[in-house]
Amino acid sequence: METFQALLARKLAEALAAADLPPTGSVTPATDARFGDYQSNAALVLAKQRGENPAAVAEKILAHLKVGEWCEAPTIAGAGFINFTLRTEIVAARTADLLQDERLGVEKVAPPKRIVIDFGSPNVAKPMHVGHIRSTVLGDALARIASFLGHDVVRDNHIGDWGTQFGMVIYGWKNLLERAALERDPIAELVRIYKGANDRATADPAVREACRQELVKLQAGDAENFGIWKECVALSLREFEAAYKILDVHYDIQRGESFYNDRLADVVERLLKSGLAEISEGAVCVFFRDIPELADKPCITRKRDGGYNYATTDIATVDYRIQDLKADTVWIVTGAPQQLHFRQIFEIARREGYTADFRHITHGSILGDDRKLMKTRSGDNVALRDVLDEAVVRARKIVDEKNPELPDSERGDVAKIIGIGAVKYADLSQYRMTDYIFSWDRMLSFQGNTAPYLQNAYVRIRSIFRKAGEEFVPAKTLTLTAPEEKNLATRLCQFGEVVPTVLNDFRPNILANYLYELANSFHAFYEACPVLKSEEPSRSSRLALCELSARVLAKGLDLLGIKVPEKM
RNA sequence: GCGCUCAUAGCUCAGCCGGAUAGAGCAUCGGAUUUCUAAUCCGACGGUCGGAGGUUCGAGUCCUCCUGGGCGCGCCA
Repeated sequence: METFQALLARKLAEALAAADLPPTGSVTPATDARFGDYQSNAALVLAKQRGENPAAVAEKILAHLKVGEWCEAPTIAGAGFINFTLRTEIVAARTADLLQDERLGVEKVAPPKRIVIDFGSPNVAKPMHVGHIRSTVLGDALARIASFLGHDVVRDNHIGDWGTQFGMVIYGWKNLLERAALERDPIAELVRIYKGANDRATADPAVREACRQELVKLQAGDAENFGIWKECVALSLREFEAAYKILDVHYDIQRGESFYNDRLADVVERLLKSGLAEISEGAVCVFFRDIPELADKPCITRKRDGGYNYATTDIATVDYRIQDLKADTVWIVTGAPQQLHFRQIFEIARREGYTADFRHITHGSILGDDRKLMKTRSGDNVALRDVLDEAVVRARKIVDEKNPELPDSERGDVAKIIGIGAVKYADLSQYRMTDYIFSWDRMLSFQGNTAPYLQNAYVRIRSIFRKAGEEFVPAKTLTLTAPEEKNLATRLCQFGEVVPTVLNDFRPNILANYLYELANSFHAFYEACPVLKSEEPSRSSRLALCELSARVLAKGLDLLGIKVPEKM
């Protein structure tokens, strides 16, 4: 189903061709209701190119513009904008069509791409903390959206399951482990023995050496150490799964760093052989002498001691994703600090001849009230589990207070949907690069751009249908009389325009903002237009608007990984 | 030192490819409810878009410089 925006852009292009003008300019939603529904700057752009009067160019375009079927007569305004106002009957007809459309007006992309999305990437033997929310939630939302648009998406959890920290963990396991504690709370115990080993190593060089030896043994394939490592990984995976279940996040594959271990030597040999890498101060390095910003920042792919580091792993990961997974494009969702690293990795990939589209999708941090990285009072990372638990507890309190009639059995589920939704939405509704300040009160508020506000719009609609009782048969034709009705209907028609734009710059907040405006339009409609008590044909028409609003809200939130309750 | 990134209302944030008089929410003040969830809606107040130049018919958006914050820069990941 062609969106109004696409249709008007096509009509504009036809008019330009007919007027013997080059195809240019764009059609965008109007910046203000005064200007109608859509606007085009084509005349301005052309006037600039040709040194002509914008208004005159606009007149010329208008003379060839054939949109009478769809719009009121286009007008020229301001510096030379062409304004389009959709005919109400057209909006009504499209709204009715959307009710028959499972995709709610969102067209699939052609051709689809195979996209490997790398997000989340927690570390083994460490607890997941607030810092993991952004990458996980953002990556999941992008995966959902790309998938819905028809792309072939592979969600890959690049788990940090290999590295020097295992020297400490294994030493701690052998010398400090308490089995009972491990069974009670595995990750807490792993953290405890890691810290214990680290403290000892700091104080005693002999322990530091012992830790190093444990690491060497692990890397050499020592059976005992390998067994301990495997158990740590298994314990951590169980912990991750629990978090993913609560967050409703799913992965297609989990290729941890260790997956690439046996490919690292070949990677380095290949880089040396091709001349991309050279030996410098005993280490194998790739230099970027022709790129000014990177000229003094080499990438080390093998340390002087023969060990490999994460750059090597990531180069091997590129190989795997392109050659084995056949990715057309790879999206890596991590915090901004890793920008330099991935710039280097992508540059190496390019030099090796890979033509795939590599994107490093960065995001900012979650801050506390003090505008510094969110930490506990004692300075530790805030555990993800604690955040999620508290979200549900707080949501439960609100539900208890606001809706005491709700059966006790339902409140727990509703609290989960609201609490987890609030945490996710707080993240996704903001531009991903912004460092944002974590605030329970704001994210759980029913006012403003929050998950509960959107969920409430959906719940109000469900309430209407429960009260209506009868089975809903969508109206074949809608009658949009009140301005709130047309406004709501027009917005509903824009869902298909908004969803694809999210991927232009990987900004789920564009979708979030749209949903917020949609919910706001719905609430305004709800206030102004009684549904069940109105006369036909308004009644069926308004029920249809309600139904479509509910579907778009639910689908839009689903694309963000957020659920909606039936009551709240 | 080099690089990345951010700076918009008292506070928290939008503002994708440059477009018309820069928008929300909170807070403050004022309205709306015999009515489908008032968990809402409508309105008022509030801005040298960090600063200075530049490109452009047009700059919060692009370029240069400066200031301030965050982060990163050969053997951690």
